[in-house]
Amino acid sequence: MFALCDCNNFYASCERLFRPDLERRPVAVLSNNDGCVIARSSEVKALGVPMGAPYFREEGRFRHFGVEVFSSNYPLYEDLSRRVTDSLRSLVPDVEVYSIDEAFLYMDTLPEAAADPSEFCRRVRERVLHWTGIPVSIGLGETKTLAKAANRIAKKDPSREGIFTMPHGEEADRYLEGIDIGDVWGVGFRNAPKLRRLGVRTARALKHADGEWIRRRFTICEARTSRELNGLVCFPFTEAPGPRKTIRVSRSFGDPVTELLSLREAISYFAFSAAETLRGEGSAAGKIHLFLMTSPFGSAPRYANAATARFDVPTSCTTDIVGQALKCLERIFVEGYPYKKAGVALTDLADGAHLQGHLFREIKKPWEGSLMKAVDHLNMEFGRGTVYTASMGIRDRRSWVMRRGHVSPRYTTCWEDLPSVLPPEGAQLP
DNA sequence: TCTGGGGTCCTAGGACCC
DNA sequence: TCTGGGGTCCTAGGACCC
Repeated sequence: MFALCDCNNFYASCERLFRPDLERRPVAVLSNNDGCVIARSSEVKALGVPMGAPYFREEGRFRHFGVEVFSSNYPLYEDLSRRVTDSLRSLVPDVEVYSIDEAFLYMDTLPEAAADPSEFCRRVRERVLHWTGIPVSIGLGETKTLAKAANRIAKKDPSREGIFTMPHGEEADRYLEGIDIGDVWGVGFRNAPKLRRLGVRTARALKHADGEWIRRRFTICEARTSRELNGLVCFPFTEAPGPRKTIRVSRSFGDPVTELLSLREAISYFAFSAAETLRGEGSAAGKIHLFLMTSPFGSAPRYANAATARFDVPTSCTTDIVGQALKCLERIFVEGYPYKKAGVALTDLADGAHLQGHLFREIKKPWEGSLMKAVDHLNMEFGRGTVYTASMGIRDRRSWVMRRGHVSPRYTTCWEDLPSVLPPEGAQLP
């Protein structure tokens, strides 16, 4: 049995945690750059605001209904996500963190969980709420896909009180009948219309479709989803997913950037940040990929391009990575366009401890390791941005920063932002 | 005026080998 | 007019997820 534990309206719940006055009030959280709506409290969902809606189109409606709007505050969400995971691990040995707000729990290793999974999950849910203040819903099923489907029902049907177990075999059909094909985990907005045209309109229909036929008309992915709906595990529990294969840092700019100098600063910043993540994973990058683009919307002239460079020996050294990124930029930058977004991706990642050498060249920089350790240590100890490459520009003069008009304090990760609890006037402290 | 960011996996087609 | 058979590896593009 798999359980899928999913935090309710996660980012909105995080924002409410330190603002009890927002309980039962509409709360929306925006993507980076205050671009789109990416989290909605139930009140905002009830207004009919879709996931991913551009904020500028909803702004009027939000003002009218008094929706409390937040820019995304990832330090806060990541910290609370870790607390939720820790709470889960305190009760369940096998936890697979699937995303910032979801985790699969494997029920069969723990005898008390296997005996009555649904009752056990009730305890899990209570503990997470009690320890972190974040409400979660839990769906149970024989496969991850069925647990996902069960989770939907747990969320949608208030009478389930946040827990639903998908029954086995044919008994599941009456529930799967109520799930639109487009809402099945693994069926996206491209294949859903195609499946519908072929008469497969619900989760139940996909479950009973002929496997060979699905495989022919689609790919192995859709065939697996169909098998999973039949209770056959195709996506096994994987507690420790391997190291990442790509690391990507990209941002849209608050205002379009036209100057090469500003772009160099931004690219340096992205490359610096990617290199930091890379070392955190203990990996080294074999290639670097840089891309930039103008806005895909509106009538302004458009330009988009990308460049890739390969390192002779995989590296995790910031100066190597920033240097190559800037060389890539020289290759594709064209004067005169209003650039709206750019980014850096590190690929061909290898284990940093066991690097393949270069056949014809001896490349040894013994100081490199300790220099990067010092940089990471300083930035860890004294805060991000304590040391950085000069090419990133001076912090307060960067023109390419993103818009974040409604950001909440970093309540749990920054000393200056810690909430203070003041005693009432004249009260005696014990 | 204003439209996010970060991932994984699969497939088809091309290039190459003997 | 006629031109083999059996492989591997790489890449770009497309699909999906949150």
